[in-house]
Amino acid sequence: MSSEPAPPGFELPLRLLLAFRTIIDELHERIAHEGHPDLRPMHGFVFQAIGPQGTTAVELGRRLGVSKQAAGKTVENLEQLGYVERGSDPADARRKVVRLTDRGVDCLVRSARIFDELRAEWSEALGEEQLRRIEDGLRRLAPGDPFRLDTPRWFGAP
Amino acid sequence: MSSEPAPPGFELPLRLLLAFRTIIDELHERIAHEGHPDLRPMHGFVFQAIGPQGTTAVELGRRLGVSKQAAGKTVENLEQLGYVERGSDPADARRKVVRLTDRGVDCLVRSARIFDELRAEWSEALGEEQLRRIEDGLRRLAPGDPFRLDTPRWFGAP
DNA sequence: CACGATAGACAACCTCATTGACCATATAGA
DNA sequence: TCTATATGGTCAATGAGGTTGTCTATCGTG
Repeated sequence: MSSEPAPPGFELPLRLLLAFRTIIDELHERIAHEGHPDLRPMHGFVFQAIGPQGTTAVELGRRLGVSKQAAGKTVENLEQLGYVERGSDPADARRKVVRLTDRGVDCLVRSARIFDELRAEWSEALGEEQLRRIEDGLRRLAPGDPFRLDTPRWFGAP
Repeated sequence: MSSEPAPPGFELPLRLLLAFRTIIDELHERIAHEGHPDLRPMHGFVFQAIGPQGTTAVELGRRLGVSKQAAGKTVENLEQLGYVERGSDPADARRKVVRLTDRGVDCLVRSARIFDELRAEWSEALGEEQLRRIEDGLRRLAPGDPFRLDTPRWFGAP
């Protein structure tokens, strides 16, 4: 039993969101200084969802939890920015495989490294044990595949 | 020192977001069953930002981190849904004070209670001590006023 | 070979934010 | 007191990003 009164329940979700944003904003800022200034927060997740092997717009939409059209538009944007390229699949003429370009891979590698650096900084600030407790707790309370990217829709949907 | 290898750095932000969504979705579902089915996730935060005393559109926009026009539109929507009402300020003819209606207050009270219930459930699942450690950690790592609601903009902005 | 399922593209629309311009009012300074 | 500036609110235009609906091309199976 703790002697202090429990904080109001609404603080926890706000802190969760704020912590998420803090990490993402920091990532965004650092990667902008490493040659990717036109990258947007969600793009990193899209790169992770595309993966090194490439995928298709439909499959990408499924992974991200959005429609295939929305995924297609995102791919189009990333193609214009030079992060992905589209090729045809010789085994299936319908599929157009989306692959990361060298620039896209560079970005993926850098973002993975920066995420690790950020985690290391948090570990230093909190202690590794404490940070693991947080991660374990979140894993228990919010299990499942965290790779759904439909947050914008979820946030604004009717 | 932990013997297990540290998880990849990108897991933590994803878990933070997923946990946030888990709480908000659950709140949304419960409050829909208590007579507020047309409420949207962000509205609860808007009510918190309006507060029992009322505020203005400009001030609301500042608190939420969005433009005054966006805040005004949100107020307009909530007014149509019957959650807020706009009155004039006798001391300043420019201001139009936004206040929660009875229905809005009901919603605010219920959402506060449900947030507390959800926190209690998490406390039971994790142990109060553990939950407090998470809250303390998040407070230290993501300090400041958590009441910025510009996530949609942040998520999609150029 | 025909039929259903799948991949992709195009169009129309919605929601929610933005910026810019404009008017009304309050406040401070000459 | 009168004027200049700041502030609150509204309207209009725009843009990003998502959705549904429809259409065509291709694959796989009975």
